[in-house]
Amino acid sequence: MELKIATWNVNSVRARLSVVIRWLEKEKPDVLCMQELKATLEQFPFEEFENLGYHCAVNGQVRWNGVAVVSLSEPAAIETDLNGFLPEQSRMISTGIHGIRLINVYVPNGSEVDDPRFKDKLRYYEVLRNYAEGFDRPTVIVGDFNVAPGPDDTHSPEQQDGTVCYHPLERKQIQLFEKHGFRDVFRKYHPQGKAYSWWDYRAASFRRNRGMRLDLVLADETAMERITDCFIDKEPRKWEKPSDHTPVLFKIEVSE
DNA sequence: ATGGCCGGGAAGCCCGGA
Repeated sequence: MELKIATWNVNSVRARLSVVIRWLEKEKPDVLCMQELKATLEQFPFEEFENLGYHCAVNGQVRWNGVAVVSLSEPAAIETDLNGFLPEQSRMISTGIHGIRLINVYVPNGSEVDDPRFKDKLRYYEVLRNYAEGFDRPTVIVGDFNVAPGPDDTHSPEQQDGTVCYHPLERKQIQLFEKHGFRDVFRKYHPQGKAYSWWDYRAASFRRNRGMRLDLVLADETAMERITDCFIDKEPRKWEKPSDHTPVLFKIEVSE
């Protein structure tokens, strides 16, 4: 059977609830990985997801961060500890789904290049790589990586070069994932051309299509062999009260 | 005509996002 799995930074699951539910009813993915819940476990709207048949695995936090995996089949072996790194920030949830290890992350934004949080961001990629290599294959990492991997993944690469989310040290980290066998799945299916998953709320960025591709699917070789497609769904970015991100989806063949 | 936003929690602004 084939699973359809999505990743989406929803920018508050409570503010976005009607948009997310509408999208689930339209797209009917088997799994949705969400980032930036901006909600605690207690605040998470379980009922609305369960009404559509989804199980919810939630790593919540007050005000900021927060990630969740909602899935039609019950997830196994849920983990929220990223090898002890940044324990006070809820940025990772990892589950077993139909024999796949699915890791859902919200990588720190980094604030500014000269901010101490930028160092945490760079370190985050390394710790995540070590964590992801600790599982039996196949393994897929999805989420908001907060970096555009290459010049086709952002609207103005020349002007943005060296700034947060398009800094050479950040891009190098994505190249290191590739060196460790985790490929950028979207670019396998769309090797050429500008493609974005995020558009700033300001400056009419969406209408002018000035965006960045920050939301990635990285798959190891075993997972890549089973993946059949990967694409960005721009539709919900056009709806009322949208998130500034839009969903990225992929399809993967699993035995049962 | 080229850009002026959004969410949460505490408070009537500030922080964070990217």
